[in-house]
Amino acid sequence: MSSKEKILSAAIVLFAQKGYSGLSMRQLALAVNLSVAAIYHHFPDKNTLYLEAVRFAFLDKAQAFDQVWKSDCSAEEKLARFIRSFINVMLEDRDFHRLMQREILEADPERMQLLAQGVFTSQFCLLMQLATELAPEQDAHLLATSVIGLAKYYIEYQPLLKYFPGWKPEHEMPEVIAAHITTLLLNSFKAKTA
Amino acid sequence: MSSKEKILSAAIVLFAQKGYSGLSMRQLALAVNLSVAAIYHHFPDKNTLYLEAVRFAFLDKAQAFDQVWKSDCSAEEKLARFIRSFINVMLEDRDFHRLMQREILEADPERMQLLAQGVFTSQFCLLMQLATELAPEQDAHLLATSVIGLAKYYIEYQPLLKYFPGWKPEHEMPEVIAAHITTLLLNSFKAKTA
DNA sequence: ATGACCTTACTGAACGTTTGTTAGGTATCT
DNA sequence: AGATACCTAACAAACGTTCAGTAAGGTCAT
Repeated sequence: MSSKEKILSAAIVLFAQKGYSGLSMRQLALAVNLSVAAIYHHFPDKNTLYLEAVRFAFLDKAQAFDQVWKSDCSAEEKLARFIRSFINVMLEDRDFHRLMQREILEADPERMQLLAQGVFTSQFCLLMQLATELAPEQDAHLLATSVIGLAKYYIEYQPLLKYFPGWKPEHEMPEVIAAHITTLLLNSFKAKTA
Repeated sequence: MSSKEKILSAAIVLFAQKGYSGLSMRQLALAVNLSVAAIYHHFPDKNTLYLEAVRFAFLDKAQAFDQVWKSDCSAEEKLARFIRSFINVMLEDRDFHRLMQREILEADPERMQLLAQGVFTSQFCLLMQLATELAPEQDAHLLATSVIGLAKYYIEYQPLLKYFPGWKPEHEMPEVIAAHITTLLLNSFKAKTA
């Protein structure tokens, strides 16, 4: 792994943990065993480094779901698989997930647009297509948002949820969460068409 | 309004916008037209000020939903009203919402526990009770989480969602979002009991 | 093969600015 | 006289960034 890649990987983790202004160039340099000036040799300034780190992190995430869309099974099964994959990816790579949370919180409209169009649009479209198949008479955009919203909330608020009464350890298991969300959605679709 | 309250209100807005390390004591002092030392007269250090600002922001939010729970109507209607209130409160006070996002992202387990038990537990319990009424055979904790998750995602990701294809201006209207979420959930409950 | 030369990847030390925090002093009110 | 609410000015430390220099490796004419 080249020095530049090493810097970017470390930056992803540390920016996700501490935020943009919470991480100093000296801390990052220490983490990758380089001098501060060495980082400035690879990146013109802190802001560019941050942007490149975000881009680097988001680059290969979209491919994780491709096998879900390629598989030829029923729409119901596809939805179930997508939810499972989504939760798995997000739980596996928490640094990526935190960085994404940070971007949603702090990015300006321009960066937001870049994020949407560059990374997530294709996934969102496929999900909307699936939604139309499952519940043709409903708004696909709203439905797709609901699917992701349900899944994301369980991951994002996991550290808070465990302090609420009624919490059980199984509520942190990907399969349990995915199963609950899937049946919730599929039940809703069934009721609508009935 | 006393100087201390003025400092806290400004701190809520500015911490929500820039984050803990993104806001300097000088910037805050400038915003409230006081010297830096004046802030230190009211608060021992930056960290304590931040904690008190968070506490101050969360203090009166819980009361906003009380009228929902007190009203005597059907469980279905209560769910609809809670979702409406929740979305309205979060959309109205975006600073509060951003601060909450920040806390979920950055707080240590101890602060997380404080946040859960001190502010949200009572609301969550009432929601779980309602969930049990509507769908007795399902896990109340998972259901209550789903309700909040659906509502929160629409607010949190509003700046991103508008860049996805299929977006319409009405997707940002509280009534539309609330109606969609409510029917989604109620349909699901109906299917289960049928 | 060799010395001259360029590029690449880095280092240590310093630049000026901003940071959180404090010391010491001054009005105002009880 | 003492407490309260504030000020200016300063502190050391940390900040992003830059500059001058070095060691290594490849390229080229001689």
